[in-house]
Amino acid sequence: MTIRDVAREAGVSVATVSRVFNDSGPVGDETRQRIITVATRLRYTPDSAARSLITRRTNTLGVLLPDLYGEFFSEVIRGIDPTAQRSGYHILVSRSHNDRRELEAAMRAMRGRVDGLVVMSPDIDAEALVANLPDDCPVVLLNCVVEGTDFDSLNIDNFGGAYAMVQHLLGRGHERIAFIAGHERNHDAAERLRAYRAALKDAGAEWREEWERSGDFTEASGYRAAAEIAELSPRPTAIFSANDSMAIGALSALREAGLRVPEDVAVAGFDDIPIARYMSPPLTSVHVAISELGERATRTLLHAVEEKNQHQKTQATLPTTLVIRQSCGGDHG
Amino acid sequence: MTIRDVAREAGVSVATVSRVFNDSGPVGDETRQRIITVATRLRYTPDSAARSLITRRTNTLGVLLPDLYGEFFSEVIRGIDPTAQRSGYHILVSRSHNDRRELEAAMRAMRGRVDGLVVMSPDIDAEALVANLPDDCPVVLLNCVVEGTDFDSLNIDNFGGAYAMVQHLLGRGHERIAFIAGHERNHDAAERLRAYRAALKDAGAEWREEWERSGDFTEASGYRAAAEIAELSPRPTAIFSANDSMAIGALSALREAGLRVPEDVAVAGFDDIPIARYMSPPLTSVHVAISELGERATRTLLHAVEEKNQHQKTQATLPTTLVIRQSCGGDHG
DNA sequence: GTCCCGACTGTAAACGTTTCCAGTCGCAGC
DNA sequence: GCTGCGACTGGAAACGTTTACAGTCGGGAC
Repeated sequence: MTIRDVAREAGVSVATVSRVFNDSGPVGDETRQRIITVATRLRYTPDSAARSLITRRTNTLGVLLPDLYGEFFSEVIRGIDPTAQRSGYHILVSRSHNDRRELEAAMRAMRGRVDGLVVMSPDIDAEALVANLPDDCPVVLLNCVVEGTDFDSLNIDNFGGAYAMVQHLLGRGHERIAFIAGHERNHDAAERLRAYRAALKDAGAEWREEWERSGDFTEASGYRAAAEIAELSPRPTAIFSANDSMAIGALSALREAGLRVPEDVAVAGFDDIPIARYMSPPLTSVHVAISELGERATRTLLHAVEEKNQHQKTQATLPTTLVIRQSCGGDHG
Repeated sequence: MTIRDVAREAGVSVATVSRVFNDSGPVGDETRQRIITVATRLRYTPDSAARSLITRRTNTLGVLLPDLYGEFFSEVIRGIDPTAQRSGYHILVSRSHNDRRELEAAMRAMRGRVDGLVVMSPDIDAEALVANLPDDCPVVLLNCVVEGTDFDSLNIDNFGGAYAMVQHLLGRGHERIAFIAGHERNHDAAERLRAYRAALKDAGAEWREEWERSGDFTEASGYRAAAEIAELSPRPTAIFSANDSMAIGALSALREAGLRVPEDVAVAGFDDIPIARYMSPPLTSVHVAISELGERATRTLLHAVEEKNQHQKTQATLPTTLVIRQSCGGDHG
């Protein structure tokens, strides 16, 4: 079923059929009706490859994500997909790029298949990668280290959120606060660590190297780190984890070590994933509107596509809020 | 940068350049070298639209998923994406189709953009939907009600898993086992409920309508259901939830009701999402290899594409296993 | 020397659209 | 009645590939 079949069957030219399907140019009412009837009868669908070939548009957005854990991935997509769909765009997803080479290959592969790209790459210097792209390809950088104003970018307020959380813990009287960090290569993780140190220093609170443990954002690594922290003496009275997954692992480790949360040790996480409030005890966390992150990135990208990338680039930071629950003494304690 | 530019620059015909890029037909060694050099210098990438137009292949797989909760979505994609990538395929993801109309629209939109489709639709009669598709379009049905052998399909052993779990609980001496169900329209949920009833009946155990509560697979609904169950008298001594998210909600509700798990009430879930083992107490569950589900579906689909859908269709069921942890008395008690 | 074959290369026709340009037609204004 | 204009329609070029077909050329078999 090509446009030609429809045209022949309806007794018109292909141009007219095309005009009907694209609402471009005038078409007589009864001609339009006839074409629509014929087209539905024949189950005609325009061939998107042919269409892209000539219009130079694919109506597809590329989404490049790292190998995210748990609900984060899910939530980002939940923000992106409906937004894209509403504007008639599809999304081409590519996941799990651990090193630079993989990410570059993925970008190359997407080239020409998409009208724009959302790239999330907290581990890798995305700006340099993007430089390899044809400069008429719109890109939105998500959670990337980005300098200058050449690209649209969207970040979480990692520093502000973590700083506020440490302040909160200090305010509750905790004097020995441990920290479970993420990979040092990861930008988000690094910022949260930086804020932890800064908050302690600014408050004149004690800092010890042994209170900083490194994980990799998985529950398992949080479990290990907390198990180690529980052995320290004097034992820290609070553990702040760079993300919720590790905090959840930490809760599990503390319970097994026979320590009560929050009485013996307070715990706080970062991200406020949906499941956090259902932990035992409910997890205090730094709330991030993850799906909103995806949604805003998509909006920005759609705008860039619309403007053929000739628009004013923007750099935005998504605010975070503290969500105090029982794992750090919380509202009930 | 079109193939013509490369051809001109290298002093050959477009056919030869095409042959080099597709490894089709013989090309002289030094000619090949020259073409590759020129192409990289010019940063030439074949236009995928033009290529699809003539080859009738897109090298893209469509993935249609319902609005999945929590980690399930993430895990399915984790199985699909790398498998597709390894075979040189991209994936076009579309999410959140709650009713039949939306799903149909999504399918139509993907038509012509993909070489095959993975459709997961436990709520909707997918087989009927698929009938609307051109019959040369390969489809793999995931977790769908499917009769006959006209389609490739892959299912979880919902009945077997749930049956085994109820048996296990009975074996531990529980005589009043409550069940938190999912939507009755959802095929997975319905099967698990059916198994719960069958297992009780086969064992000659007591069944009461008030022990069956319905949820919607979210933590919040599990929370509500468990809160109600906790009020019953006599109180059930075990709660089996149709998925882990609801079980986690249930744990939270029981804790708030002042009940101990597993001493007062045992809890079991279904899916064994990665986070289950980190609950307090660690959650007993029916393990499902979610990412393997995605991976196998993809393999099947790739095979179908290879065979132009002229292959023998297969219907497979993925086995489940019991994972006994402390929330139901578990290995430690 | 002729013939044939295989290796290599080029020409040009498709693929299914969109869109520029030109054409037809009816009608209002003069 | 002629002109001009607007609404509608059609013809055909273009988009960037792949691929069937045909052509060239060198060398081995006879």
